[in-house]
Amino acid sequence: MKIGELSKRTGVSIRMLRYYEAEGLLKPERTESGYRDYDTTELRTVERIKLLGAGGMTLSTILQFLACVRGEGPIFEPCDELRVTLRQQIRLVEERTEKLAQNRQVLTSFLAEIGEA
Amino acid sequence: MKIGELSKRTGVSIRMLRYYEAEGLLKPERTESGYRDYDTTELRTVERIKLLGAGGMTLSTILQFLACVRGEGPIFEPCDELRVTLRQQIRLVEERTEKLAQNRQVLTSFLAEIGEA
DNA sequence: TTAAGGTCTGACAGCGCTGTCAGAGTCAAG
DNA sequence: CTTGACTCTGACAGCGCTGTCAGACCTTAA
Repeated sequence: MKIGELSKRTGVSIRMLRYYEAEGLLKPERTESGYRDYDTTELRTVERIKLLGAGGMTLSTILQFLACVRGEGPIFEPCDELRVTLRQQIRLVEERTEKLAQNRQVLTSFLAEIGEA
Repeated sequence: MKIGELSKRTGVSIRMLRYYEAEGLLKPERTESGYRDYDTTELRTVERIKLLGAGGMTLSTILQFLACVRGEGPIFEPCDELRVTLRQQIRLVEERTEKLAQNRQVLTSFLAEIGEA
């Protein structure tokens, strides 16, 4: 399928689909005239990228275990690399959460200090 | 005092002090030769900016109620604007926290799915 | 054949800082 | 006076996307 269709089917903008490619996450075939021609399996790859992205992962992070993401199986192949990355990512998210908690603390202190009014 | 001293005293890099000025947060005097000359009260202003920044606020957000921040009093003058902004900022932080919680959820689900191993 | 709509590449912009580098003037101590 | 430390301005870079625009080609249906 062409990029427009993939975009509509996945909800990912054409711009981003091309960006995924630039980042090495997708490698669609090309028609004689140069149009990107996506295999239907890429549909799932894109969905997975979306999901991982929803987990706050960077495309370059996702790229690290792309092999797992591109797996043909119904679910990712067992992939230690993926497990490691997932745990790191969870740590990262937890750190950010902690920082936000601190931010909140600072802000509420301020608010209390000047009088809730 | 000159910028180097203010930087050492506050721990804010020279680069950032100049940036604060560019953003309208500081307006130091200038010596004849063009050197920035900070009043000692700016010391406190910078500290407050640091603190608000630690709350996750953007400099442009801080700028909105700069008058309160620059106040001479031992603590901010009563300032409705500030209260409003603080509440908005707290909301923003909470939203980000929620999003991170979702991120974490997505990631842990993935991890469980491929087997904790 | 023509026109509309899809696609291509490449590049600029913006978010909010933050470091760094260049080229030049200034200041203070020896 | 010389030298080293400090300051000045302006600009480029990077993070990680994401939109948009330009100029040009392709495709498809009327």
